[in-house]
Amino acid sequence: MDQAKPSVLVGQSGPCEPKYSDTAIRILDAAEGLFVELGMEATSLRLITQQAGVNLAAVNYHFRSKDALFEAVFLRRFGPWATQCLEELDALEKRGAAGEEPLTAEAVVMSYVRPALALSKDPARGGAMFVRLFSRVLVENHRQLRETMSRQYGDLVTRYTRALGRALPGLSEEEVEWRMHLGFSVMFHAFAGNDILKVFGRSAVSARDPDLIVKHMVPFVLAGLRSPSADRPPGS
Amino acid sequence: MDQAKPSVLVGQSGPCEPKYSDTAIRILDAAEGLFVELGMEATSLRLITQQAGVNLAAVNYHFRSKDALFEAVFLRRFGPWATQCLEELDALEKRGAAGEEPLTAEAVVMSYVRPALALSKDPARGGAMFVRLFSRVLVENHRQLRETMSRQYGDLVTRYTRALGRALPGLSEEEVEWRMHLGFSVMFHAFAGNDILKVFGRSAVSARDPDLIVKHMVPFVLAGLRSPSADRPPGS
DNA sequence: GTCTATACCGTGATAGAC
DNA sequence: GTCTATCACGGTATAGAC
Repeated sequence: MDQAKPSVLVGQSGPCEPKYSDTAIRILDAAEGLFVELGMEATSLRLITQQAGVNLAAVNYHFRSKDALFEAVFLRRFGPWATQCLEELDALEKRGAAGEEPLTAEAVVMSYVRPALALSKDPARGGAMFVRLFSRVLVENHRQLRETMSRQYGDLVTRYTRALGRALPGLSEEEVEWRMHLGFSVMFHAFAGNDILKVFGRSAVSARDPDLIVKHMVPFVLAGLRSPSADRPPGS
Repeated sequence: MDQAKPSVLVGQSGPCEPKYSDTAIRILDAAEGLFVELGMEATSLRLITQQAGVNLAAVNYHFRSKDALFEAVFLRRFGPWATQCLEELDALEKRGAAGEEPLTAEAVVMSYVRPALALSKDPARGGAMFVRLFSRVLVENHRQLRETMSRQYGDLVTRYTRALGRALPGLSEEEVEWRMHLGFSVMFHAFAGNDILKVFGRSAVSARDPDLIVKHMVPFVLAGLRSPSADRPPGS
């Protein structure tokens, strides 16, 4: 059968690692750095292709559009992270079911922090690029990407909600979701270095050292997750 | 004296409320909604001016550039918020110094949450626009805006750091800054509705109701702020 | 199948007429 | 103060070379 285009190569079921040609990889690498540095909108395709040493039209051939390129750049890093998270979560639940180790909130949090930390420290896999890209995705409205995420990785959220619910008994499902939302937010923006104090030019915090981030962020998040239920005030 | 241009009207000392002409206000109103809805880069000046019923070149006359327009849109909402925060903080410190009411972390947090909440519920002053704009400013790189923020509102951060440090004795200044950074981040992204679960299409959380946000977010943040120091593990 | 050159239209910005 | 004309640059689409 004649496939008209290589297109975006999003597999139809579950995470898959698309095979990219050499030029496509050169485009991805160049785009990644520029997207993170300048932002998605501020980086032109002409700059990307120039830095990658390929022709302008190659972007629209290998990827469909600039938006689709952004999606590909993001998913190339997101896929491995999600896979590692699921592996850690599998191991965690197995140990929990076997009674070897109770399912704690700390273990759940570390099961997604550890892969992010590993990624942040590995320049070969984009380093901190991934979390910074993710923090942009959170704020910007990438409709196409969100559809893909929902289709391919929706179960990741479902599984984390269930795991966190077990680790934090006595909370309604709504409260568990709220805390996951807050905890995830903190992690990604912390890793991404989106520091409010920096906006005011007063950041003494060296928010770029991943280990330092974990040291301060994880206890903060854990305390928030474990706080007493807001639905049932202590005096009830 | 002949002033060549109205320019951006950023006062040279402290927050000031620039007086805008009617057309400038029409531009600001139209731009605000579109920036929040579509993002800064995705909204064209032609769309803004069309919706505002003014000529295209009016933007570059009343404001200097599209970037400067964004800055004006943002500061129009940020100014009142910062003013209210400082007033609340003044009152707080006065009551603390008089011994009427101890300076607690909760009081400090509420002194900036309350003005944000009030803004979020007041459509006449932009409603939730301000926090959503702010969350974009945190992630995007608006160099010009950051200079203005540092110059005009740098002391706001300094004062909050000091107040929070007093409310949380036993923490190093570095830890206080980290927690402020984390706590502020949570608040703005929570108010802005930047929900990670939404990216996965699984958000059962109605993250748009300001009161609901406060109900879940404030206890979460407070627990994080009050958590024991990460510098001194419990066994030391 | 892969890559290239080129043309198209919308964008932000500016100069100059009124 | 306002408007028109014009500019360089952006993403995109396509025809055609290899």
